[in-house]
Amino acid sequence: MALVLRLQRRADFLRAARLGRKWAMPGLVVQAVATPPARARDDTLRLGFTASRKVGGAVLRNRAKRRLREAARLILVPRAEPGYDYVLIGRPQTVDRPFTALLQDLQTALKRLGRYRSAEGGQAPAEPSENGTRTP
RNA sequence: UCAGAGGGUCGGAUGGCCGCGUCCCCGCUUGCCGGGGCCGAGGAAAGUCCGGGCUCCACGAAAACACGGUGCCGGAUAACGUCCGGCGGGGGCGACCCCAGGGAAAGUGCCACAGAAAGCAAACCGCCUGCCGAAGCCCCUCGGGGCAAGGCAGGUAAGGGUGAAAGGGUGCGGUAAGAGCGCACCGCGGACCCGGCGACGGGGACGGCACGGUAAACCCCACCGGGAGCAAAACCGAAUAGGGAUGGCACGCCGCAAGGCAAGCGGGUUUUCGCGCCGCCGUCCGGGUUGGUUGCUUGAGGCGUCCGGCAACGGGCGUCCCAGAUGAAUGGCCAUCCAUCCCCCGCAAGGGGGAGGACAGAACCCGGCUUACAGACCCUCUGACGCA
Repeated sequence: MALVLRLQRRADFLRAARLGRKWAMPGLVVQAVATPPARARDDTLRLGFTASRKVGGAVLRNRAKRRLREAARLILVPRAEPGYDYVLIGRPQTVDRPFTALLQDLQTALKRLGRYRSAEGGQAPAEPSENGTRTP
């Protein structure tokens, strides 16, 4: 599995917004851009989350980011192509949308961006199961 | 039981799987590593409205002035605009609730509309007295007399009318009509006496009554107050450009100088021309951005208990360590249960099914205030009705 770093600098977010490809789904928006060469490694992907005031107050914004983090843990981390920066953007529906639908949104968006790898290298498919847990 | 008043507590619970953050321990393949353990949002974490701590800036001390704030009394407190106990006024049958509650004989201003008049006494319609009284009416002993519209002078403030407010109220006496003019009761002022630390309360000689309201109008009085805020502030400090100091090397030709020429360097390479730079290499210093570290959580601290106090609160003893993130941890999913709501069956007891968690997320830390909030529970008290 790829090593995951968290995007922590404003500059990285702005770069992803400016240079990256974007795909929107009802539950979220995904931006993807190749990691800058200076920091890029084959086995590493970088990940960031954001939710603007449009989503709601502090409670709703934080909740949206937490749900996005959990969705990314289940879908994006095992399946997304390394060497890229991914930014997941919260939308108003991120908070209310059923979690399984949110997972589906993320998977679809990654496919549309061409950064979704089907199961390879002996890794188990990370289809969301009914109880929301991953089979080891 | 119903209706109501005051105060307090909580604000989903338990379990399973997977995850996140600080700290601690262990391991190695020392890394943005793996494993384990403890702890991990609120009563308002919110608004940022007051009061402090802390930090920096300014500043010799103190006072005055200006500006701002506070404003019944006493107490609590680090402090407060907060809290507690009282006082006064208003509301409620009551438990209780509400009050921007200092000064209006220090001065100035204002009092809309209406009204004659809004602050100093005045008088519009009236009422009363005296004098005059042409026209008119009545009487007559024919001389005149009376009534009276009206006019002049004066006395009044009872009645009418306006207003939020009109110079005490009601009644009796009194009077030409009236009037504290006199009297009774009520109200008001009030020397002084008593009680209270005090706000204030009780009594009250005497005074026929004078002194309207407004200080969320200026103002006066008393007390309090430097400014900015953790993005405060301190430290470390890469790369690049630029600044200063210094060491080594280089420093040609013309010209007194200004300057010119040549050489060197710059853009993939070479030549020519044009343009730009005026040395090249090294060391050190200061400033300083991205970033990092500290500040950063042990504190006017929580809990228990005893003592003092009506209480706010204070004191003693014991015990506990209780979030520290920084693109920002405290989450995702599932099951059961507890509230709550809806639907169906049933006369009912009850049964079945479904929906589904209020307001809201720490960001330096405390004390308050204010605002938001589904619902649940507890205590004390009041008024009805009923029972004993």
